[in-house]
Amino acid sequence: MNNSLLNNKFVVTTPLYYVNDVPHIGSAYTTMIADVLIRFQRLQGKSALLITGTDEHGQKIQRTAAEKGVATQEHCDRVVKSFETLWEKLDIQYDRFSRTTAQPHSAIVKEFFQRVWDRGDIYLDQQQGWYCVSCEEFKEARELTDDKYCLIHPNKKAEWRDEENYFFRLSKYQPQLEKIYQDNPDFIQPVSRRNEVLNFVKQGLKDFSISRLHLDWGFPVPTDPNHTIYVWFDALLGYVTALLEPGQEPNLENALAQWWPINLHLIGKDILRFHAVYWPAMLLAAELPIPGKVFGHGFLTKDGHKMGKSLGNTLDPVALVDKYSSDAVRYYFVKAIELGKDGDFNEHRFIEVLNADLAKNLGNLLNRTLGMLKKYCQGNGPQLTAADYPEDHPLKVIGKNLFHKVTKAYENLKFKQACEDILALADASNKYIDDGAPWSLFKQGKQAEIEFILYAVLESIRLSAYFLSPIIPNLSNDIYHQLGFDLDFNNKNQISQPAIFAEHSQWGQLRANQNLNKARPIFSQLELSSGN
RNA sequence: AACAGCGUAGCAUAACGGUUAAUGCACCAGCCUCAUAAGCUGGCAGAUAUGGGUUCAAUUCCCAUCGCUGUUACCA
Repeated sequence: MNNSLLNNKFVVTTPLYYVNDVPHIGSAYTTMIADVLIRFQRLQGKSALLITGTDEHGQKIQRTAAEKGVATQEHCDRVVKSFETLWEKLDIQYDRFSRTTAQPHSAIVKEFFQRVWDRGDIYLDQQQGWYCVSCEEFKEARELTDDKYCLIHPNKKAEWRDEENYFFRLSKYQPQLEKIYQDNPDFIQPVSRRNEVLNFVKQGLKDFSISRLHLDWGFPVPTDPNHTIYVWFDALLGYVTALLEPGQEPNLENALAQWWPINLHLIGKDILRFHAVYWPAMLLAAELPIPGKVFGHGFLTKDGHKMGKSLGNTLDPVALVDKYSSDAVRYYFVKAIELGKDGDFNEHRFIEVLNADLAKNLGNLLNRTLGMLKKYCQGNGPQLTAADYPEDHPLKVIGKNLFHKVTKAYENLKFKQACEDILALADASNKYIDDGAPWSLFKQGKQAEIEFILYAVLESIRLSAYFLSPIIPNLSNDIYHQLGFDLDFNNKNQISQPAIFAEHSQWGQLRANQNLNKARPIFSQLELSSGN
């Protein structure tokens, strides 16, 4: 494998969301994070691929559709539409939307199943246990009352079932998995999640069932059409199907040729085990390389409380974006929450964070500087370049160090850190203006000194906007536009050119006599609406 | 219940066992005026959950208590 090619590609996945209901804030959170990361990869000129999508099979989906009185596929299509709408509102630039009901997927699932089957890692066995018809699940003894009533459905007695299921030989892969965890300490992140998995695996892995009888919304088991493939041998393979080029013959060879292995599976902590244990084992069984990393982020709370439909305190992502804009929502979730830990959404804090960083610090900085340029320099960009500034110039120093800091932060998924590093430049710029006091210099007729200050500040704003563009692409566009650039951070092809990164990621790119545009506040301060 | 992790100023975070526990936001005061009353300077505030122990020295290590969170397999 060509090494430079390997280093130059980056594939991230979000989970393939279950289409039981419209997207919730948790799905939006994961997807925003994934988009920020992929945008940064793209900015660096890497071949970057963001995969998202939906998992659409299973009895629950079938039942939900029936309750709504629509055909199952129709229900899926509607929910998918709501996902697509939200991703558009949030400026998510996904490259592939993988649906498990899409045509090519069945061929991939079938081939993968066959491959594992041929290696003898799938076998037929009896699944025995107490089954709650209402839950449609086998229950452990502790999930039932002493006389075998379901705890969730106290008036339903569980039935004893003894049915055939196909099983995947997960137990066989325990030693190999443990070696993988040992050899790749970063495979599961953050560390707390890794420990969870290690602990779990150490207790001994049991084979898990991968088929169901009496389920028709799904793919039949290739070797036994009475059975339907259940969840993991279907949904997880959606990541593979996503790698096919549109119109390409759907087979594993084609799917895996260009992008495999996936660099990062970004997931919520609820599905950690399936990605960190089941999935690598399945890939080992199929003799395929495993993904580079699985990152399980935390959950969101609202005002310190767990969110839930039954609790009636959910946070509707659509309403939130409509109220505050995509950039605001993206910024809050990226900057105000430590990825990997549980985070809280609180509207008061939301407004404080956005006002402090985007309106007062960065936004106002741009506005005041352009204002001075207009007043003191007739709006003409200073005839200066980076070479006119000594190496120890306060803003130049920070600007030059920023590249290294920010790149490292983004690559380690320390988005909060990245924001803080970038904002530090805006902070320093505000100080720098006050130290220089251009308004005094103007009265003294020191034109050159004014221009010297303003160029350095404008250039620092530009650099900040560039590095923030994966997070707040629209505001970055706005800033760039006011600074006289026509770069569009939402234009994938344009911003992914390595030459642009080489230039724009460095301090000192503002050109002499840049064609500056009219100053206009980029982000108005938000107010907490009454009634909250 | 068992096992694991966490508990630092109003909020969010930081501190290889070692100076008066750091930073941002919020708040208060002063200064400035180019600007979205924004900016700058200064200030406020913590017995680092509680109680013990180890150590010359503990936010950091050990034990207990309280509180919160996670895991305990087929949950999307």
